[in-house]
Amino acid sequence: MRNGINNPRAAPRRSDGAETHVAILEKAMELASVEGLGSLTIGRLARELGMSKSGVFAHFRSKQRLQRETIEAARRVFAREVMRPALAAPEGLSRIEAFCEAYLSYVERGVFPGGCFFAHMLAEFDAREGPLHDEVAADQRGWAEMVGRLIRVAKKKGEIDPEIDEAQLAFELYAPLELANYLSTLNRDPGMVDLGRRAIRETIGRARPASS
Amino acid sequence: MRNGINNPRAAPRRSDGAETHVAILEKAMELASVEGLGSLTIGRLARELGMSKSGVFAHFRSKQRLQRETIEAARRVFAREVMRPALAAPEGLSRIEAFCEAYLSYVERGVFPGGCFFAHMLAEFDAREGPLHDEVAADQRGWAEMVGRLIRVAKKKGEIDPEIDEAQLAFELYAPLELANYLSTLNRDPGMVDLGRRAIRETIGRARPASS
DNA sequence: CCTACCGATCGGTAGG
DNA sequence: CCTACCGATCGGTAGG
Repeated sequence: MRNGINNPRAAPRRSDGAETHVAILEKAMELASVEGLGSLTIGRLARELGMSKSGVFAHFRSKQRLQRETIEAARRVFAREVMRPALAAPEGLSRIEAFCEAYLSYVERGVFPGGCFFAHMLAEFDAREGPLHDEVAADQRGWAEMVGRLIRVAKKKGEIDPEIDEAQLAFELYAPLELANYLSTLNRDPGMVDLGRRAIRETIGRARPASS
Repeated sequence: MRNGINNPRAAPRRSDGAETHVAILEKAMELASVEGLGSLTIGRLARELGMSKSGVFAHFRSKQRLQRETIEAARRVFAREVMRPALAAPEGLSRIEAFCEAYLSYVERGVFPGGCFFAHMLAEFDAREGPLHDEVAADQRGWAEMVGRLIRVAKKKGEIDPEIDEAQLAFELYAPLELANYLSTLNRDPGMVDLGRRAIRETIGRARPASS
């Protein structure tokens, strides 16, 4: 069963540590998007990665840290897959449209196998107490504020009716994004995303100033 | 520690079984609305109810059955707290308004401590495989069909523009209900429900025939 | 990155 | 409804 006393480093594909760390977090994001952060166990990750439990454990030294790093890794995926394409659009209404479309596309493409990672976290931790609830709430507030800023910029450019309530419009854009994620995942039907797409188009259309 | 050999039934408040069964399901719904069905463990229920693990277990004989009965109990609560007041309204647009308001009120009143029980289930099981996913998907389809019927009735009564796409309108009513639930729970702020209330009011207003 | 543990808890069973 | 168990798995530690 051993690799021989003269060849102690010939164990099958010994990684350099950093690669393994990334591979663990990839698998952790996948599992958590489907089953939630609460179902993420070190033993399960080890089994699915063909490692020993304490091999996985050594990378994080606590379950809390594994959970925090998994959330951080998912934020980087969200930044790359949703925020980056949105920020490539010109400021104003176009950027709002681009943000919504980038989110719907990220759901549709199945970037995470269980749908939007953060939509799952929202429902999993909305009613709990503790640091994970607080992280989810902070992310949520951050996005709401970002959308609020996009709306104010679009107003300044005269692309959104100045009478419109920013918080209300942000809510009315967010709601179809969220529901499109849940229903397309539940029904294994990316086509449900089109219901969200149409709702967004109409809401944005109504937000335009009457004169334009 | 015993109650004495001559008084074997004097154990503290021995219930008749049915009462205990109901009490277990009440606690199970509370826990599941906050932490999910997956976090419902027999040991935890026993601890919180001051019973032995196998005392709880004996009522269900498997975890699966405990989960199924918990969902069924929650359906009865939903029927009583949301469907019944909705069905008390006259058919047509009024009933659609009543249904949406009954849902928002059920969230606002905190009927379940973790917000809408079924919204939590939706996110918990949308991406999984198995009987619980299928139950959630069936409930979801059932409500979508019910709202579809309400919309068709309202069209027949001339209270909704006949041009309106039923599935699209159902989606646009459902989305703010769902998001109002998550955000009011996340932010511990029942006031967020008013964002949903206003979105519903405006969506219903737009659905009216142009002539009315 | 591994083996070999630890105490706690899981779902479930036996027997009353 | 209880005590007393079972094997499996949990998060985590010791030591290499």
